[in-house]
Amino acid sequence: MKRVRVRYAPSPTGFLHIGNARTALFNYLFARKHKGDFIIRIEDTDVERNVEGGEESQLKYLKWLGIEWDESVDKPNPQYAPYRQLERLDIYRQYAEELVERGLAYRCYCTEEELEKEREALSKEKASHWHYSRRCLYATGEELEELKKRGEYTIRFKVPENVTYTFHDMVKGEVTFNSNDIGDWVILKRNGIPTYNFAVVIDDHLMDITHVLRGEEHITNTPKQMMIYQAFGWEIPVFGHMTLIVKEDGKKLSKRDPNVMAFIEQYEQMGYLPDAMFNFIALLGWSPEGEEEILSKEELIERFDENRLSKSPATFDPKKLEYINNRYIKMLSSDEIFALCKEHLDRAGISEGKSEDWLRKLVDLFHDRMSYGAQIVDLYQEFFAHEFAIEGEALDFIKQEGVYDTLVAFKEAIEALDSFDAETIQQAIKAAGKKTKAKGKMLFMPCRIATTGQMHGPELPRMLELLGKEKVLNRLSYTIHLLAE
RNA sequence: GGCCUGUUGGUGAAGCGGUUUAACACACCAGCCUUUCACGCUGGCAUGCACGGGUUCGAAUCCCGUACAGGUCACCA
Repeated sequence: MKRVRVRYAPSPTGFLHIGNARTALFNYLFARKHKGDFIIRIEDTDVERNVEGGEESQLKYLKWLGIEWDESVDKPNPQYAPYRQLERLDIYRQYAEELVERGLAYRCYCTEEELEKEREALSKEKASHWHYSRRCLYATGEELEELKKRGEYTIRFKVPENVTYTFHDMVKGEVTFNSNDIGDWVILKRNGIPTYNFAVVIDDHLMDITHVLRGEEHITNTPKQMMIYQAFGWEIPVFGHMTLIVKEDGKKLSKRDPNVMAFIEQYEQMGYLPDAMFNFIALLGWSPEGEEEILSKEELIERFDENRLSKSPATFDPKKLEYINNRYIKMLSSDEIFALCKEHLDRAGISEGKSEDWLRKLVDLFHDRMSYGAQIVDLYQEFFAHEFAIEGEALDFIKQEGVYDTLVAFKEAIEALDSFDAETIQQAIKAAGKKTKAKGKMLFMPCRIATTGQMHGPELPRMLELLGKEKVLNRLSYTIHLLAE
């Protein structure tokens, strides 16, 4: 058996988003599962759209997610380097020229405007195929000489006629295409840089890639790539096309949708945990056998099985991500959750004038109910910065018989306190209950509403400690006043 | 328009011809627990697997057609 070698091939035209990460992650799982190599190759052939820092960002967030690679620009294996396509231009040119010499490809002098016009005309007459006319292939004599004078050209692959391309896809099963549905396509651009479909084949072959796991949007590229493998007589790797990731409306998850956070960086900044993200992304288009779906990286590698990759689209469900992240947050220690929340508290200006002890208690108070780090800010706003008012259902509740007496007793008990902490507050509530014979919900709920204005919230004594004695007393006075009217 | 693919509950998703009375999870509802709120625990929640045919003793599972949804047809990757 050949050693398994897979790759993730990002183009540095953007930052790492959910879709990229999913591709990288499954290739990683596949490689680890089969004790093979995971390679990252930079496909930077779109020089116009490459963005500054794109490559760094991709690698940085892959690392953040816990996806480690065996070979890449920073870890070259001399047998396969370099790993940036722009550093391999001579290689592609050589192979492209070879195809031209062998009559399997030809130079095309058409301009982009001409091609655009051709395509427009074809779509207008509702032609079944929108293929290139092969003008430059058929041109002879004088016409060819004229064309050649233009100087600049691309190299097109001459697609064979009526050839059936069948491959066994790891996800989709047997997939078949006919070459008649494919027009002669450009393998080398005017600027001398290869196109994706050409470069990818050359590199995958030269780098001994055995399995190609990628997104389904690439499935129609596969026959084009098979043509190249066959033209050179190379062994074709095993393909696997993972389902698209769609939003809840069924549309493909796009990088630009303002309603969805598509980039990994955004999740890091919101205080999501890398392990949780890893777990969540692994569930996009794949499901483990058995019932448990909260799985560590090690468990996922152990259980990964390419046969369980789903054929139907994976829905990106932010709610599920929150749930999974919450599960991971609950496993955090007090120090870890504090570290995660601290920067958000700082950035929101909440830390100002508060002791670290107070902040730690705040974070502990909400630890279990947080779905992501930045949420501590919302929770703080909701329960501490919110303007105090009692209305609606809460107001109805405290209008009940006996509540007034309970609150008066509670206020007295609080006033009598020497120290004001969760422990003593708990005792004050108890004392109020003893005095007025209120208990359970009829004891705690009035105290909660009178001090926070809300019927739901975190554990009351700890919450009141953080609120402070002065504020608690003020609010109690206010509420008692309100009821006396 | 051609080619390719998918369609299971409120949501995500298992299921690969007969231990399926359709897992599991989220959401929701009810109960238990904690003198409150949450957490946690227990239970409830699809008479049906887009629709119509067919194959079969038997189909969510195989085949065909229809509908709907999506992907793709660049000198982008």
